[in-house]
Amino acid sequence: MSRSNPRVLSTLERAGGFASAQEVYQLMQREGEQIGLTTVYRSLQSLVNNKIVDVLRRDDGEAIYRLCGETHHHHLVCKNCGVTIEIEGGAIEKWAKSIAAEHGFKDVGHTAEIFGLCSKC
Amino acid sequence: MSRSNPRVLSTLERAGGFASAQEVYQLMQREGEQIGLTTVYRSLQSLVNNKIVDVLRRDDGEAIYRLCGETHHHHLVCKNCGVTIEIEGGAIEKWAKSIAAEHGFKDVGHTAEIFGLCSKC
DNA sequence: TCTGAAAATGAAAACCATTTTCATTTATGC
DNA sequence: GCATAAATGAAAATGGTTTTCATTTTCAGA
Repeated sequence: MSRSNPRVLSTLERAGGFASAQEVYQLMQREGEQIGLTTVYRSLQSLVNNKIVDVLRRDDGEAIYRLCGETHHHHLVCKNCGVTIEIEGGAIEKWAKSIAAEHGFKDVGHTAEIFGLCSKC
Repeated sequence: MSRSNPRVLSTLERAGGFASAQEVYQLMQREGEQIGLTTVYRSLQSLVNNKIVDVLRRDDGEAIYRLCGETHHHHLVCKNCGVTIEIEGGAIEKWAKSIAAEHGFKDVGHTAEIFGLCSKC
C-alpha cells in the first residue's frame, strides 16, 4: 500500500483545501516540486481513505478534493462556482439509522450532498 | 441542433427514470432497438437542455439521467452482497430544501445513499 | 556498513465515459 | 422529383483516472 506524499497534502492546503488532482499537480509543477501525476493521484486517494480529505464531483465529472474536519458533516455545493458550505446532518443521521434498522441492516453509513446555485451564481 | 430520439426517453422511463447513458444504450441493445451510442448521448443531452431530465453524477463520475418531476427515491445498499432496497426520501427532501433555502441556494437537488450489511450478510 | 525485502515513484500504456468528426441516410418543404 | 436541412452512427479524438512495470529509495536486521 502507498502512503500519502506529504507535499501533496500541503499543496492541497495551500490551494484553499479545494482542488482537483490535475490542479494540485499543476500547482506543484509551477512551484518547482518534482512529482509525478501518478503520485498525486495515489496520495489523494490515500488521504481520502484516511478520511483526511473528502472527494466530490464537479459538474463535468472531475473529482475535487478538499480537506475535511473530523465531525461528520455534509455539504451544500454550488454546481456553478463550486463554493461549499459544511452543514450538520443530525436529521440525516437519524433518518439513515431508522431506515437501516427497519430493514435489518447493520454497520450502517451514509452519504448525502445537496447541490444547487448559490446566491451569487 | 438535434432533437431527442423518442425511444431514448421511453427507455429511460422504462429503466425507472434513473440510468446512465451507457445503461440506456445497453438496455436498448438488449431489447433489439437499433441505435448508436452517439445518438443516445445526443438525445439525453437534448432532454437535459429541454429540462425534461436532470443529470447527476455517480460517485465514480459517471453521469446519470433521471426524469424531472419524478419523486425520486434513495437506496439502501448492502456493501457485501449488493442487494438494493428503494426507500422514500420525504424527510430528506424537506431537509435539503430547508438547508438550501437557509443559505440562499436555488435550483436545488440532492443525493443520499445508505449502505451497510443486510440481514443475510 | 552491507544487504535484501518492502514501499514509493513515475513514465507510459490502458481504461472508459464522453465528445467530435464526417460521411451517409432520412425527413421535409417546394 | 429535387434540394436542403436534420438525424444518425462508426470511428477517432479527448481527457481524467487507473494500472503496469521497471527503477529507485527506505530501512530493519545481520
